[in-house]
Amino acid sequence: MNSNKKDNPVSVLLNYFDRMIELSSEERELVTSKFHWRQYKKHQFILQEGDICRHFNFVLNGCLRIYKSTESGGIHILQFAVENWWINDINSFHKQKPSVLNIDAIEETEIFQITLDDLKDLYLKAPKFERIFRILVENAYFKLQERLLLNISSTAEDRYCYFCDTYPYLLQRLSQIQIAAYLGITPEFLSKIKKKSLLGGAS
Amino acid sequence: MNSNKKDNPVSVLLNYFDRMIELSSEERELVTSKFHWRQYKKHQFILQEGDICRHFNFVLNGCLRIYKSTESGGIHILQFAVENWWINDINSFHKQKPSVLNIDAIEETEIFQITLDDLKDLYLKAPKFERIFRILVENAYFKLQERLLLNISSTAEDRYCYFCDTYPYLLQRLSQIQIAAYLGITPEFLSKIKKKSLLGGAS
DNA sequence: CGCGACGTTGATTTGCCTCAACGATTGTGG
DNA sequence: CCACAATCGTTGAGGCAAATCAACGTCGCG
Repeated sequence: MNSNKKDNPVSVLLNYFDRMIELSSEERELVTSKFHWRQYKKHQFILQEGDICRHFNFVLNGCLRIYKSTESGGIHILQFAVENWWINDINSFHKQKPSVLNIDAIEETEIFQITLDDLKDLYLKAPKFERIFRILVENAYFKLQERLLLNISSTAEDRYCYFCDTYPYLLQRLSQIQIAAYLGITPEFLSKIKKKSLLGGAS
Repeated sequence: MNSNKKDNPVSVLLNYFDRMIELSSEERELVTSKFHWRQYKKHQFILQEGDICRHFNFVLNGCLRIYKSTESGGIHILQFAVENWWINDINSFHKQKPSVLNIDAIEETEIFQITLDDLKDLYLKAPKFERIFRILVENAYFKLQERLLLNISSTAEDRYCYFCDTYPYLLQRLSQIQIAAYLGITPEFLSKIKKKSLLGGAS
């Protein structure tokens, strides 16, 4: 239909689903009609604490983060989302009640989003998506479980190394402050870790 | 069929599902045929690391735990499961590959379990269960997210207090060693925390 | 140019671990 | 039923990981 963007970006989303479970043309049509394209500028909020999370978001390009802010002015980052990642406050979204989390854009970011009503309708008209989203949440659950284990059992240095190994493509895009807030340490200490592992790594 | 146990225990499971989404009699029949009752003695393993997680488990009574053991002989507990809780290694189960986690019984425990093949068949014959299990995983994801935030942002004392508030019924059933391994601290330090909060709590 | 955000470094403090010793409780075999 | 071992919870001394606070150099940007 109105594909007057450089490329038609919905094809990215369709291909994403197709790689999980092949879609029929009706289902592709449904996705195209239910998901809406939107762009956010750097530092712009997608969700602010106290508001209800109205959308499930799929990132086309750019980078978002979801975090909780503390009384003392700090933040703790739950997740970054770059190309082909999903991000939302799952609890606020499904219960449609105020969120305690924030989502904002670290870079200029394009996303596709769907509302809860549209998602429910999608589930009804194409039950295949129940399965798709179940699998998505299962994968997210497994990742979160790994991260919790790491946080319980390892030092900050181990966690940093794991982060570097697992998300090398994020390293260059994020400031040290962001990474520290994700790892659960202070930027100062992260700086000391980096220095130490450089000394140890090179001969 | 052979319901020569005190009560027919499958009704507990049926009621559990019914409370989420009402089941038809065919669906109840399916559940009854697919889930199998089993009992484990204290200290018995349901899943041992290196093995493939073959079942999704629903606890009728008793108490299980899932944990990872460390090189140094310690363990880190991911989750306890008492009455009406689910427990399995979601990753090993769905990919049918060896697990790095252990599940064992802290008390004598009765469960219902279903294999992956039976669960897939259940999804096919009653797609409603795709939704049910999606919702289950979503809820588990949300809880895990809260716990991760707590671990990143709070002291051991705060985490202990949160645990007491959230799972008061577990406090009496678990040894301090179990609770410490869940909180990610040593039993010694937990002892010191308890002492401190007693002193602070009373006048 | 000057300001503000970012990264680094050092001194000090705090949270939690390690190790060791000691009662209390549990359980088990004689 | 008792004796013994094993496990559990407590307490203290000492050490390490990471936070806090403060100062400073760098860089991008208005």
